[in-house]
Amino acid sequence: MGTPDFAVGTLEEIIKAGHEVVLAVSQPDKAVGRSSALRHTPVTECALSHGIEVYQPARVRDAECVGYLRGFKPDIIIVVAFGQIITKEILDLPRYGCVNVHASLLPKYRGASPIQWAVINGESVTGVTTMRMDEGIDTGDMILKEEVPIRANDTGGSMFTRLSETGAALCVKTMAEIEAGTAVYTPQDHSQATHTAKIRKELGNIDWTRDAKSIECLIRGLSPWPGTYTRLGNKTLKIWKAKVVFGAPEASPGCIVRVEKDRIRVQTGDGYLEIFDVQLEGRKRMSVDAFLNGCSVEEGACFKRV
RNA sequence: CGCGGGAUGGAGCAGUCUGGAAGCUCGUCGGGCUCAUAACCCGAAGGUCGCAGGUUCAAAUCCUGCUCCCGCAA
Repeated sequence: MGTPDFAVGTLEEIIKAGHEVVLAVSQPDKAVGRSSALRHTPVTECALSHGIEVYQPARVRDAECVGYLRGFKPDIIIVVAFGQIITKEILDLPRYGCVNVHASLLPKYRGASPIQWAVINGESVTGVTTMRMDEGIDTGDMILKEEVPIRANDTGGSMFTRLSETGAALCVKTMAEIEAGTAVYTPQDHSQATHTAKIRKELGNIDWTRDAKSIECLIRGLSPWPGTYTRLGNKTLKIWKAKVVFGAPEASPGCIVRVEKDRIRVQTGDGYLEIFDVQLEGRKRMSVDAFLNGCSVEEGACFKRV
């Protein structure tokens, strides 16, 4: 069971490992994009291309859906970023239970969007954990865990890619251990648990009174989706890449203190942010170098919170 | 038919309303200045103005259709 891109790698690895995938369960297709056209979820797309039957119930916990799943007599159910609550009935259905691949080092970052939050919070390491699901949200006993470092230039997108690969491999390994009967189930230390909320677009609205490091992490964490933004004049400007520069404050937060050939330096609540990549509304993403060729930005102008 | 912006030398943009010589900031190449430079000065190359029709003496500009890109909303 899975829905977004993050789950696709795992599905493919499971297939490659030779397991018989009797059914793929994904969220219903949703209207997406400017044309509002219905589009298959990434997992649905992948499953169909491998000739695997796909099931896309609106509420998998409904009795009728559970009955349908039972008909497949699964040995195990692998859940990766599925997006629906799995009830006890389903958890108890497979012989080996339901195993979840979660993109964090549990018990930290339980819940939605753990990848982005780890970057936003400036963590230096995150990872993937496989666990046997129970009725709580990401509270089940852990089976395998693998750390993945977050480097200075990592973004939500780059972490997404690496964690997806790590998760896929870890899932296959976990399945092998379960099958061999060597899997060790380690309870989580619930007192250390932290939870994260789903990312909302408004989170990308930059608050210049915050410190430069926090803003820089936010920019990386929300790249490439949904991106951070601010207001320049009467237009929205997305900010895609920036670097922290220390120094005594010389203007109020949000003010542009220096414009150079390829960078714009902005005052924050603590320190400066040098911006390198931006995107004006209706335009493509571009380097500040290119941006300044067509749009003159004056020192002293200020970015404003939307 | 969700709302809106856009496509103009290699990059980013102006010009379109009000039709009448292809422009700006950069980059590239050549030369000069300089201890030196991403600085400065001089010069040059480089464009079917997204595509296809139409109107006109004349279209980047007006009309029609199409393709692609992006912001917002979902």
